Amino acid sequence: MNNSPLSNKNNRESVSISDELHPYNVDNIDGQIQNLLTTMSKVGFLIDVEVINNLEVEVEDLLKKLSVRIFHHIGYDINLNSSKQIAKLLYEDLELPSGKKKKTGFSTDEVTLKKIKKLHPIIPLILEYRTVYKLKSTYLESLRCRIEEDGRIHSTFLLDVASTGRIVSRDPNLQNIPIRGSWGEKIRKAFIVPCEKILIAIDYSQIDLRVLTHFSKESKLIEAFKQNQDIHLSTAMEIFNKKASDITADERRIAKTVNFGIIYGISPHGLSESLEINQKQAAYFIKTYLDKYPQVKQYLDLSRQNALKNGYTETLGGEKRYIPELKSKNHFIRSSGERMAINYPIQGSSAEIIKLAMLDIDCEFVRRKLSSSKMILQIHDELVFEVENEEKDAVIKIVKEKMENVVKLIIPLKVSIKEGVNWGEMTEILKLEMAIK
DNA sequence: CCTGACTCGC
DNA sequence: ATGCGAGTCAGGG
Repeated sequence: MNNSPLSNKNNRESVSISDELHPYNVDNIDGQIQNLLTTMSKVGFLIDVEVINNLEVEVEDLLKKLSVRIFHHIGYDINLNSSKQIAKLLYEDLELPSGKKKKTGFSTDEVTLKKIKKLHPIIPLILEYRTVYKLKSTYLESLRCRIEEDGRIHSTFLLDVASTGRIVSRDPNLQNIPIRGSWGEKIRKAFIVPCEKILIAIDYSQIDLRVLTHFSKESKLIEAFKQNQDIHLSTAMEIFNKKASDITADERRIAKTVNFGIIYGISPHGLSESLEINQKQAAYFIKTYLDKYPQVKQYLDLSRQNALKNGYTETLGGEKRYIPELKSKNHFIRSSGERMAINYPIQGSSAEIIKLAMLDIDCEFVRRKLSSSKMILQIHDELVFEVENEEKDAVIKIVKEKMENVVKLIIPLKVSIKEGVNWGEMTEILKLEMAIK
């Protein structure tokens, strides 16, 4: 019986160390995972090119209509892909109120334009044009050109690119395929599996907040996760001092943003921007949060202090990131360093956990000879598999077990599981019709 | 060829 | 002036 949270007896050679600070062994994770990433790249993701082609026609048509309507409104043509020309149109020719200034002129980004959306009918049209053009250029044309002779897209997965230890996908990037809105579903329907196979996607539920809970030992968060509560709702109940049934959708949304903000080391200004509220209110939300979760406050303070003292922060597995910015005399650079000091242990530990789970799963697939099922994609807190129908139950059981038990935190890790015949129509598997362990 | 602006993901 | 990434385009060199 191996007491170590990382009880891999197969081909992980490293010795498990288990102490308070480094509760699991992470010796050379990246070296061990390299082969797996190369295999994932070679396997690739099967694409239904017809779905892409049909969408391209639809999108082409829509872009044409949108540009005609915009040009008809203003009486002349411009390049709608040029933010410089959009700025001239909106802020000079139409004399609309301009927001924040960038290096090269006034901003025309989505947040800015949404604020003046009602002042002129072309603004929603411009926003829609941008969305659809992005889809066409990045996710239709470009992706179609990258389909290889086997009908698949083969992304490259890299370590040693992200400073937090995350895996990076590029050429093409399959970690940022749209998921929200109707376009997200439409594009993801093009990502398919061969007949007799099924797509399985498993993602960690709230892994960053669970890691924060582990580090901070915050009793309220421990309780919430042990009881498997809706964590944003639970935060909303604390911040607004209300019972669950009285929390509105808007209050939950605010709590969700605060939760993310804590992990990113957000300031009242940053929170006010993203919630579109004033800074005083934003500061109040942050203060209330930290009052209600005092161990989180203590952890964050200690995180910054130790980072300054040592010059680095570290993950659960002891991976260090040096942060020289903390000693900068420039306030902006120093604040940025403080945010890195907060964020790195959380994001970096999450990255380690899923990389360890990937290794465990890979080992178990080999051991169980599940040779027709393949891990094809990792998206930070999610793994995607192309699975033989007959192997489905076994795969789900293994992946869930490995992901949830790869390390022992002071609270459980939890995954949610989805299946589908394509990536756009995935349904959650709630009932696990599986044999007893 | 590079940088800035923008938008996509976690 | 909230963390970590990638890709596309315009515009300038």
